Amino acid sequence: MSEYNYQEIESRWQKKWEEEKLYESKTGDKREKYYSLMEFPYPSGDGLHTGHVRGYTAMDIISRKRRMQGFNVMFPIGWDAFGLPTENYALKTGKDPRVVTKENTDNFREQFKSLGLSFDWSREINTTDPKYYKWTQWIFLKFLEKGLAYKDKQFINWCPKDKIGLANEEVINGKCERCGTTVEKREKEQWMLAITKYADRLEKDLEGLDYSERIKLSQKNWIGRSEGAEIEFDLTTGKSVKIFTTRPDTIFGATYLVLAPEHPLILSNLAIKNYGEVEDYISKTKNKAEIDRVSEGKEKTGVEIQGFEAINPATKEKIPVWIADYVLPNYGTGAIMAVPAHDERDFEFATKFKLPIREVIEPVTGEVLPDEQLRNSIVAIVENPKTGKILALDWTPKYGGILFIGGGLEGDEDPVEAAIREIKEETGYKNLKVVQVAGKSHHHYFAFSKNVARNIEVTGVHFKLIDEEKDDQKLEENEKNLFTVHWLSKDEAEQKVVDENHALLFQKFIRNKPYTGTGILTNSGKFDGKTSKEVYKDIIKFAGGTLVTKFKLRDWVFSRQRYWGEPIPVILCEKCGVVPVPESDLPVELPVVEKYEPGPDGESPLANVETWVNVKCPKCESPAKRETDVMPNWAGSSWYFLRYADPENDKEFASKKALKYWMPVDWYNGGMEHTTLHLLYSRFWNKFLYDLKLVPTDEPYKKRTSHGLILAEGGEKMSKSKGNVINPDTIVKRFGADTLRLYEMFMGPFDQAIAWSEDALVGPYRFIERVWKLKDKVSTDKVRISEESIIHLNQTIKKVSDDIETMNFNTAISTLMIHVNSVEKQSFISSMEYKVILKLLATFAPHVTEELWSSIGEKNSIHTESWPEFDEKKLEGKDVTIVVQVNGKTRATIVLDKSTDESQVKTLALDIPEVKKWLNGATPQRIVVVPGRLVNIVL
RNA sequence: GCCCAGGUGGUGGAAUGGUAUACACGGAGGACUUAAAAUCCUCUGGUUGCAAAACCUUGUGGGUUCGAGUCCCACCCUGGGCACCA
Repeated sequence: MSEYNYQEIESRWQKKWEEEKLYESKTGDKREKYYSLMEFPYPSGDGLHTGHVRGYTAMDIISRKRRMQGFNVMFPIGWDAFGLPTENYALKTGKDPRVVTKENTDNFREQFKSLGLSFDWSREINTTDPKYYKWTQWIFLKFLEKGLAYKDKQFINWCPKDKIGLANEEVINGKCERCGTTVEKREKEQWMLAITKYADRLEKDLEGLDYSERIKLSQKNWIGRSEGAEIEFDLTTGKSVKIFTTRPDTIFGATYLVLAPEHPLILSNLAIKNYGEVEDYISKTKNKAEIDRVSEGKEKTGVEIQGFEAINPATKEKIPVWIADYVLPNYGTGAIMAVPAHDERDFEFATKFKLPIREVIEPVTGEVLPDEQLRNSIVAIVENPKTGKILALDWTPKYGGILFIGGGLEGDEDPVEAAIREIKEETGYKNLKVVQVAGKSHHHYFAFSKNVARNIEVTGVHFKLIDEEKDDQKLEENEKNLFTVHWLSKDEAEQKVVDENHALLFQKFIRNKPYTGTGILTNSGKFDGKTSKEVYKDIIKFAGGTLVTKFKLRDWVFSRQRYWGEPIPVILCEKCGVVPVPESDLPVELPVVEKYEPGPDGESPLANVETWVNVKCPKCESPAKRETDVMPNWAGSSWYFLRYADPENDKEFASKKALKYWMPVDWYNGGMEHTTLHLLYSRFWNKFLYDLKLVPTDEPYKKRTSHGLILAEGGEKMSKSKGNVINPDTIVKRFGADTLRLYEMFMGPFDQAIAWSEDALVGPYRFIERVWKLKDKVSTDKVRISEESIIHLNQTIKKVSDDIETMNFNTAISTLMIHVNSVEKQSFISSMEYKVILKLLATFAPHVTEELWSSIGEKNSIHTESWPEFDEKKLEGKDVTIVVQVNGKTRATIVLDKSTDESQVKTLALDIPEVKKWLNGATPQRIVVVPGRLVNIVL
């Protein structure tokens, strides 16, 4: 038979498929629809790299399988072509971004086609095409109409190099995501989109979606819901400040208030006596770049406001008011009540500025048990100042763990006395100095030694040894030999001590950390003795506050002072203000310009195009100016999945009928890096359009998966600057697209990052060649297939089918390899079986399987054939291999009929010579039989 | 600091609580060849042993279980995300 000439085969079939429009989808077709989607690429000048291939191949496999399963599959592709790299390239070379984009997309298209991806090219879209961005602008006008797009002067992240405002999402560790320059703060009028209005739904609706837990979690964290209360604190000036807290139960411990430096109350407030000092601090904060705030190691700074105080609504006490930059202006209300006893940041601040710390929560550990006995007891943590070590008792042999010194109070004994007594009795040390006595804490536990449930009230005492002088232990008879005395280093003590309550006291005394958990209230008036949970709502009411929900998510900065983006379709008129461009005038096309440099004050290059900027106001006809800001490059991708349904429509962004047929996307795959940005933005746009009854589903994507990164050979990220980028073209040339596809799916788990390996490519190549050669063994005669082969084939079909669904492509391929390995050993193979192998492989390696399919005389494309079915009844043979273990170690295996009953299995197992040898005449204590699997003989 | 994912041969990696190391790469030996490449066959976790065989082994230490890579607890390391969010 001929040689496997992949180059000739691949280009021939690619041409044929295109001519026959094999992969085009029809809107409204009677078959069930399936919409599979992979994130469309940014067509950079570097072309496709091997990382792209992974995700596209995966969705191609899913799409091909669905087609074979009889679905009307839409697997579209397009270009997310607005963005900085192209603009920066234009800036450097003076080339028109349109021309650059055309070149790049042409290149990408050729590369995609050479990979044999089954895209429906008739639906190709491009976000930079005016016919496309007309609708991006149209949707923006809808946001404007509904009040969700607004202009706001505010501090934005400003990249001084790119001269561009950045969204929070584009700032990485205080640096510009694109160029790495340290980001500054700058006040600027910006267009905003009110995504926060949808925060609640964006979080709650994740519930019903088939997204991986990892994706859901990062979306949830990004949205950052937190339930709490807003409480008004009156000021001695007669005004008041609203604060946000998640811990209203600690309000009696609020010993001061902190406002963000940007808080409106501060602005030219005449009641502030030290205004100069305050103003100084504010301007320092403003000039601090984000990165400095972080790199300063969170060292707390702040200024106390002189001239007025606040009144704690719970205690009615006057408390000081501070400003400090550890309170953020744009979260909650920009003001907090500080409870230093129960919040780490407040504690740090209060310690530094010597502010009062009042404990109002007593820790509770363990779980409340029935029939508890109440006892008072102490825990003593003894530190040797000479060695820095901590005294501990090892109770491991009897009660399994290490504890500090502890014990019950006798009668109405004083806790400190009791602690000293316990230390003397248990260790003999006698010269002790009390450092600190902790408030009460509560511990519920079951005392196995006494067989009772206990609720103990613990008083912790922190001691330092004055000297190491000691007497003998004074233990009662029944206490002897139960424990040993040790001096542990602080780190050892922290790791080894088993009791939660002891651990908390360690944190308090030794690590100097406040208790931030919930518990039982104290120093809290009528709420004393109740739990945090019980009082939560009542205490809010008592303090005159209200329950609220806050989110970390901020509104989306939607302006870019750039050229290569969708112009924001509004006109600014001195008389009428912001006037939307009339729908009939859309799209507002980007004018052709000579220069792409932004203006000196960071305006968009569009500001320089006078003929374009100066227009008449659509409302009053007086001279007006166009908005020169453009949209961020997240705009076009926020709705592109809708356009695929009806890409040529010039009356609507997509017809209702087409949307109703295709939406939602059944399976959406993309990069993990897009889970917090693009995924959230596009869900937001879809929900907004759903509320306007313009799209049929509340959520755009039914299922979302993410692929892992492909790293360079050394395990580093591929990047142009490191020169370690692998271009798929060279691989396609050397091994063929089928090998590349197979290799990328085989290399490792799909959702994990994995390093590229040139050497490993030959494996999949050899495999394809073996399948190629296998054709010579195909017999057209009626071949009798052994029962065993039938079972193996059925197992293979099931495993490959299942693994594709779970994206375990690597094991799907190894299953196919195993099957081919076994079939190869036969002297011939039935054409039925060969066809099944080809069909299973067709999703991974579409060209070679198509070639082999036609060479065995099939007329239709393999890709329109039906997916192989397996027979549920033929997944197992009638014999099973039983593992025989002695004491859990495998000593033999026996092959038995599946129907062999348990007692017979036992007898047969005991009869194996190998087993007899290990039994050595002894009688088994127990024999565990797992039907169909194993026998474990326990001696 | 917090959250998430992961740690298995020389390498990439398999393994519903039930024969750990499937599949592939690499390596060794052999066949074919004048030779090489390609291909095919055999072997390939470690230690001890002439062998038969035995013992050890899934980051570390404990635990649950007849049985743990898998479950529980603590710790160490790597990668990713967030970073004063009250």
